[in-house]
Amino acid sequence: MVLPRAARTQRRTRIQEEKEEQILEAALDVFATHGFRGSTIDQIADVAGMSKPNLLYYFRTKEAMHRALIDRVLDSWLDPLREFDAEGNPVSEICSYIRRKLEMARDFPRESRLFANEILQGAPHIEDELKGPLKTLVDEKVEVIRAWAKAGKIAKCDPYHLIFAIWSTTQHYADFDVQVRDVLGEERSGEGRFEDAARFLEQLFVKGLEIKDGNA
Amino acid sequence: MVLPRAARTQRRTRIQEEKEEQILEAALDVFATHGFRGSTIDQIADVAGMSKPNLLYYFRTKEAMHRALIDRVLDSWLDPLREFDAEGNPVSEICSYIRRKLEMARDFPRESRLFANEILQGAPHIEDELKGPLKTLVDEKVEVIRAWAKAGKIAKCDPYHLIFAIWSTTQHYADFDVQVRDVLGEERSGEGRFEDAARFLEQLFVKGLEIKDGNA
DNA sequence: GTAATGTTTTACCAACCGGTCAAATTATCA
DNA sequence: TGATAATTTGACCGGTTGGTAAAACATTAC
Repeated sequence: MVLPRAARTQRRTRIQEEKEEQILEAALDVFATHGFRGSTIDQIADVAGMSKPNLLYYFRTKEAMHRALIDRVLDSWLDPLREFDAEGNPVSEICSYIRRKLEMARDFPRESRLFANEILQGAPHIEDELKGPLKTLVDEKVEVIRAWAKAGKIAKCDPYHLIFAIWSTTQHYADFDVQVRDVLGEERSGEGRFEDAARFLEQLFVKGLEIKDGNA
Repeated sequence: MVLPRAARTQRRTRIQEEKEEQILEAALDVFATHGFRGSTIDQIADVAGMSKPNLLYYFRTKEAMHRALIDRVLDSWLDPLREFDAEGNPVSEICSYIRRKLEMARDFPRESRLFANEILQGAPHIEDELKGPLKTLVDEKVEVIRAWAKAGKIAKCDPYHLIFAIWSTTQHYADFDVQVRDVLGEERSGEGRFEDAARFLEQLFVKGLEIKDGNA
């Protein structure tokens, strides 16, 4: 039989899992740096260290590879937001969210760039995910923030734009890494920049969301 | 004579300026949505409403088109930061900077995405500009902010990361427009989102940079 | 061992890509 | 007007791209 994996009922062989892993790892590399259209199967095969037809044995099309990658990565990408806890202390919840997002920008920049590329180019492959799971999760957390503001625990603000602000400021360090490094110059471009960013962003958001003395 | 424009001493004909304009306009459209590698000359020619060889008569290569576009756009892109005035009131300077950047995100999203694509993919064509003019300008404004902080006019903070935060939060509304709209949902996705964003960001940055009572 | 299945490779294709060329067309100006 | 230069087009080229076919090779199950 010659059925590529997608058609099979069960994941049988060890070799299959290994190879698929290998391919997705390479695909992440390539898609993250060139976007979908700018990436070629040959390139991915090269990085993965296998021949193009071999790669196409595991994923029948370029789209299938991209899709598999998105599916695998999207879920873990939303984890930090899921951990955002309604019961916790608002200030420390927001701080940990910022910290977690910054850590992801530092430790998984390719994942960040994969999405950035996709969204920048109009999200042709993930619009369903944006309108579905992502929006649902955000709407839920928006209510949490809104409740905090109503209870006088943080300043009144538009929760959607608060979330956008946290996303953009943190992911910036992954997506615009080259620019950040170039602007900071060589001496300031060590890994310390993430510490500096964390310090700055925590100050910004904590003070920016503080309740002025009179209130509450 | 059959010299394409680049080789000529003076820009002669009216038609030449018109066509180059037309081409760059189309190129902005295409490069902004697909990045350099993901864009094809045919696509640009299509959008510009002319044949591929005709387009190549004005710009000899795809790179030349991209280069011309970058050169034209980069300068105006930095204008808001240039206006950042050391003599002005810090809070209102920062507010107007945010407002100007948001207006650009609203009115010139393609320009924003052009750079975003470029930087995201490692800035292969503009690294010189980043390390040169951009860094110089930023360094200059960093000194301004630092002086304000030293004079007790705003809270102490890392000026580089302040600038990054303003860039990322504002450009987010151009670069990640699809996501912003999808998350906000249809009813909140009118042009009002820029007003809301402006309100939120001004509050965030003004309060976030306020001097606590004791100081100064 | 051997037969069945799973994996990899070689050779290939049609469409597309960036770019050239020469001829045809149009604009400019004496 | 006609000559000259500027512009536009269609045909084409070599290389790349996403993807296929089939056979060679490896692995596993009996």
